This record gives sequence, C-alpha cells and structure tokens, in this order.
Amino acid sequence: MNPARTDHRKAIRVVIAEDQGMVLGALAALLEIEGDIAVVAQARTGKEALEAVLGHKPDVFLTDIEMPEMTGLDVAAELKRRRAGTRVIILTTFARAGYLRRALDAGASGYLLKDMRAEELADAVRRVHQGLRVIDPELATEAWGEPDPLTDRERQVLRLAGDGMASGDIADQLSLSEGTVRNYLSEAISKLGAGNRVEAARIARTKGWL
Amino acid sequence: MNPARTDHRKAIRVVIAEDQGMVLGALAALLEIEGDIAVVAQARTGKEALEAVLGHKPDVFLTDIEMPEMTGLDVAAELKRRRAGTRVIILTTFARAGYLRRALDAGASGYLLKDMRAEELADAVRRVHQGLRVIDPELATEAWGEPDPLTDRERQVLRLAGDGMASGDIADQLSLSEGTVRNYLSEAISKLGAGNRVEAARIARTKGWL
DNA sequence: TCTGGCGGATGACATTTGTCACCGCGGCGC
DNA sequence: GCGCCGCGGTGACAAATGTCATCCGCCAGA
Repeated sequence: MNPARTDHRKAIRVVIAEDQGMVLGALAALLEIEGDIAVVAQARTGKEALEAVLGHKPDVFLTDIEMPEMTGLDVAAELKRRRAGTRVIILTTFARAGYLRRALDAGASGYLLKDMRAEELADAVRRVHQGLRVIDPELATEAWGEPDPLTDRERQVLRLAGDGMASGDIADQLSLSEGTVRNYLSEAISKLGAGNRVEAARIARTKGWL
Repeated sequence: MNPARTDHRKAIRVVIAEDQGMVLGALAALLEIEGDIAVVAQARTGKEALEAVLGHKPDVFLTDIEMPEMTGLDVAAELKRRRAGTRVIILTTFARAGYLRRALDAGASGYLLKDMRAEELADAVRRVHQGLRVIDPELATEAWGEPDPLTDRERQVLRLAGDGMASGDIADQLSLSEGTVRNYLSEAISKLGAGNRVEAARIARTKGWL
C-alpha cells in the first residue's frame, strides 16, 4: 500500500488546516499512517495556517475553505502573492463551481471533496507533490459552467437578505437607499431565475457565488 | 497513551457512520491507532449503519447526525427500540440544544462536537464503553435551555419558508390555505422573536428545532 | 466634445407578507 | 351536556417586497 518506504528524511512534508479539531486530527492520523508523508504542523484558523506554512515551508499545504479569520482560499491567494513554493490542495465539503474557479485563480494545485474515499487522499498528496494537478472528477467536468452573473453590490445585498435582514436595514448597513437595495435584489432575483430574495440567496450559495 | 495494550480479542469493537468518506476514513484511522480499539465496520448512510450495527453487534456505535436516508438520531432511536445492546455516541458539527435533547431521548450515551480535540475521541469511546455518559461540556451546561416552542405545523411551514418558498406554494404542498400558512408563520415569528420568516427559520435552525 | 455605460436614486404600482380578530368543527375532560 | 382547546379557515388592513421606467452624475473611450 505504501509505494515508497522511503527514507524518512525524504518524506513529503505537509501542513494541514481545518477548523474542526476532530477532523483535523483524524486527517493527520490518516496521512501519518503513510510511510512517505510527514505532517509537520496543524492549524485551526486561516491565520495560523498562513504562519505555519511560511514558517515550515512544507511541500504541500492541505486546507479546508471555511475557517475563522481567513478562508483557505484567502490563504492560498496570499501564498501565491508571496511566491511561497508550497503547493496547495483545497479539501472541502462543497462541490461549488465558484469555489473551484477561485481556488484555481489562487494557484491551488488540487481541489478535493470530503466525500471522496479516504484512501485517495494520500495519493492526491503524492501527485500534487510531483507537480501534477488533482481536481475532483465530479467538479472537473461540470465546473467550467456559468461564470457568476452577480455584481459586487448584488452579492453584498443578497448575502444580507439571505440572513433575513429587511431592505431598510440592508440599506442602512451599506449606506444605500432602500429603493436601490430593492433594485439590486430585483436584478439578482431575475438573473438567478428565482422567485424571491430568499430563493435567490439559496441558489447563489449553492453555486458558490455567495 | 494507551492505557491498556490489551489482548486484541478484548479490544473495544466500534462501528462508525459518517457520510463524508474522507472524514469517515480519517476517524477510523484515528481510532485504529489506539491498541485497544478495533473498527469493525464503516457506514456512509443511516441505513447502512443500522444494518452494520445489527450485524456486528459492536460495543460502541459512533455516528454523525446528518446522513442520507436516516439521520444518526433516527438510527439511535431504532437501536433503542430494538434493544440492541450497543452504546451510541453522536459526533456532530452542531452544538444545538434540540439535537442533544433528541439524542438523549434516543438513548445515546455520548454527544460530542467535531471541533473537540482529536485526542479526546478515543477516551470518550472508552468511557462510554464502561457505561459512562460523555456530553460535550459546552452543551452540557447550556443544554437544558428552552424547550422548542414550535408546533409541528409551524415547524413544517417554517422549514419550507426558510428555503424561499412563497406562502401560496407552501399552502399547496401542505394542503392548507394560504391564509393559514401566513397565520402559522406569524405565530412562529412572534414565538421566536424574529422580524420575518427568514430570520425565524434561521433562529429555529441554530437552536436545532428545524 | 459627444456618447455610452455604470452606480445610485426616485416614484409609482402590483404583489406578497405579517398581524389581528373572529368563525367552525371535532375532541376531551368534567 | 357544557365548556374549552387545538387545528384550520376567513377577511381585512398595514407594511414590506418586487418590478419598471426614468433620472442624475461621472468617467472612459472615440
């Protein structure tokens, strides 16, 4: 099962980031079983992760997306900006085209879903370490779908509306007039083919456009 | 770290259920590391889990809540009904009082959150195996809070409304009149102290009342 | 300089939501 | 039998929401 019982000094060095402690520890255990992979640090927030990667300069950085303080996508983007040599694998629950696109833009080498079989993880790490790209097949095909029709304003407004905030309150928070908020919402609703703000927010969320 | 390097035939036998393959496998790896715990089966849906537990009669059943086909809570309730001797530990993302209450009603011996430290899991399994109860401290205190003020109808209506369905459509789906739907919604909104249906749905969800 | 687009705003209107008061019916306890 | 809930329903009304047409100021490109 372990293709290379290599000398431990040559092991692939990995940093893992994931906000749920239980999952974090479990993933580490999963990778540690492999003889050729060494988990050199674990992080529970985006900021911790960024520091860990900059400090340890691992070969591979495996990260969740939704974390406190910084998302995994933010961390990936920052690493790209700083030209840290580490390759990034995104590991997330969400099969959302928007997330995948942003991940690739942020220079990620891999995008895997948490409902893949656990056995495939170590292989993905090895592949990415060798310079290959690993994209979950389910996403790879459907992915290059629609390209997010929403403007920034529409996104902001929709996010708040989706949490149940009333038009007036949204207007206050964004320093817009209530009418304008309703206009944006109306635009978003029609762009997304929804029947009302709530449905629109739901659709946008599932597509990863937030 | 392993209190008992016990004879393997005496290992604590565990079945794990969790819909995300990656997490499932990782948790199994985490427990397998311990010398005194043996993972005898893994399941990715509630139904699979039920069959696995009935078939293997493990000492401990560790399960997620939200899974396809049957929730972990449903499985626990069914096991209680059938008087299967297996002790149940719920392992979930959600610190919701409503879930905990239902878990205990369903005879669960443990309720843990996925953001606990991974090291604590094996200990929790051992404790439960010895007949102790293990409840996440964060929940244990706050838990016996408010007791879900919603009626069944209000719950149904709120669920659909929270997904963006319009009053008329909800009425059709539940074979009620639109006015009645609005009445239920209004009741729910005031019971929950919300400002509108969406906020009400959000509140109910976070409390675990769905 | 003109023109077109974009962000933001208005006003008017139809529809949907949220609230309230009140009715009818079937149990259930007394 | 009587009263009283709980569930479902009506009707009416105010407020919030969704839709449109239109307008203004600004700035980039021809």
